[in-house]
Amino acid sequence: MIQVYNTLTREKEVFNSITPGKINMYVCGPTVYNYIHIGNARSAIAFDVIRRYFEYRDYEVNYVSNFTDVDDKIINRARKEGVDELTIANKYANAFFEDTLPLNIKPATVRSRATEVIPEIIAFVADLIEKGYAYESEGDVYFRAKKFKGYGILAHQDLSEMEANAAGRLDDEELTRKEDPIDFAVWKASHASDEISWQSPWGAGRPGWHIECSVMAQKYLADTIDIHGGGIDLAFPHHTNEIAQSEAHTGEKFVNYWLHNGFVNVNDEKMSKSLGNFTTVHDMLVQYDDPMAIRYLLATTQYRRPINYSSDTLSQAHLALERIRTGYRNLSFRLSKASAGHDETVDSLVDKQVNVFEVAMDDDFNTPNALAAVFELVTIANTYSENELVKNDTVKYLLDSIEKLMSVFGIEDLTTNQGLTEEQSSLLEARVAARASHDFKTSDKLREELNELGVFVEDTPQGQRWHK
RNA sequence: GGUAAUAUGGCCAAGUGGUAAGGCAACGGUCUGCAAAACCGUCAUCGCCGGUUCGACUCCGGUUAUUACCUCCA
Repeated sequence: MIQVYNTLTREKEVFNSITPGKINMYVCGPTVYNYIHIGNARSAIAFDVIRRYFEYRDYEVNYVSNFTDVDDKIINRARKEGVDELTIANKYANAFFEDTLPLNIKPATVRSRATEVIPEIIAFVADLIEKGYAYESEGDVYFRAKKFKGYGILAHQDLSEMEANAAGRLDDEELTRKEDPIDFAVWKASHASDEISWQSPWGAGRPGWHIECSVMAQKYLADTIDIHGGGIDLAFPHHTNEIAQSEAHTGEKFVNYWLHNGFVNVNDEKMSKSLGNFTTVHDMLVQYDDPMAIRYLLATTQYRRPINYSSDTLSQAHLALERIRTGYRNLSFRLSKASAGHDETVDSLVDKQVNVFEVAMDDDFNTPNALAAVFELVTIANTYSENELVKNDTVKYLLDSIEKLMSVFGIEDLTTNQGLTEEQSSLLEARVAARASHDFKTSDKLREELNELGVFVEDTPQGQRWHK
């Protein structure tokens, strides 16, 4: 039984998918006007872990996400660089894939762009007008927020408050086009001839920000989907508006479970351009040579909690991950000479921790507790590694279990012991020979040489062990 | 102002009515030719003040601090 915290009800609820064994989830993707920042990565990783856990639990997950490839930020950036909007969008959409690859984020089942669903968006908007939920005004089309019963409940915002806030913020021109300050645009008229636009029944224009997600969720998933995710800041207005549009359009409940991830702070401050701590994944990957440590930090914090990103938290993540890798590697070393059979006592200790892991993850993806179970497995592995005699099946069972659980966090390839150069191999062999003849002076010297070549040697009762 | 969230050891971070998981760091020990790795051990009374209770970090009230959202934002 999996429980998830639903932002809509502000409670943990038992998760039941609409179709048994299958999950339809939609996660808001980035606006492709720049390299993704660490916050985008956190969101992508948080939902990647959630997806992976559902898959671990044998669900078939249909994971849809978007690229917002048309909006003001892209238009502005294109202007600034003197290129067209799609050049910008393409560049950063490609960068998204390049940056998420080393972080081992699974590709979405469907990754759609706003500009790929323009006809559907126009039809959706037309339907909203027909149903009386939206109106055209000087080429813009606005959604009548108040007409939708329950508007704002996702973010638990008070309607009159929102209205007052909105009225104070909007410029007069925009206010005159709207019937009500809290109405939001589902279609925006184009105001410049060199601006990207599509023909519509309301003239040349482009989609409003929120509409693409409503359209894609319906097109690629269903009228009612199981899970919708995104950063907590999207609860209002983005998701609030999606609910209004989608439910006005279909007459059905849009989403059963709303999941929102917490923010990433950088050096204990909110990340923002003005503070100069805007951290892109692109830069991080250049500066830091262990991308899995970045993933570890982002994946092992519970998804709703804030994360502080700093060189300190990152190096702690790296060290913690090293402990797991070392334990895994050390036990792997015993595999080749393990004897047949298995040790039931150890096997059952493993089973127990796997169960702890699952219980933790079942509880709204409590990754810190799940991780504690992995560390217990590592201790079991280390202790078992020290036995004079180890059994093949148990060694494998331990290794497989650690690997399987870590892959839920998206951390794979725990050993990086591949590819020795000829030089390295012969030095290793020479060292074995030196030790056999108790020539420690030579063996220590060889150890140092190997060290400088990036091969680290350790001596064990079972012989020389090395890693890179 | 409105709506929420958070405050646990040197750091990160679980727990949430019966005397505090896990990781990092530190210290002591074991093992080792040395080293490394590992293992064992040591290291907190949970922001503050009240209340409820046989018993509270855990519930209630108050208080302080920090943070987020309130139509750019993961």
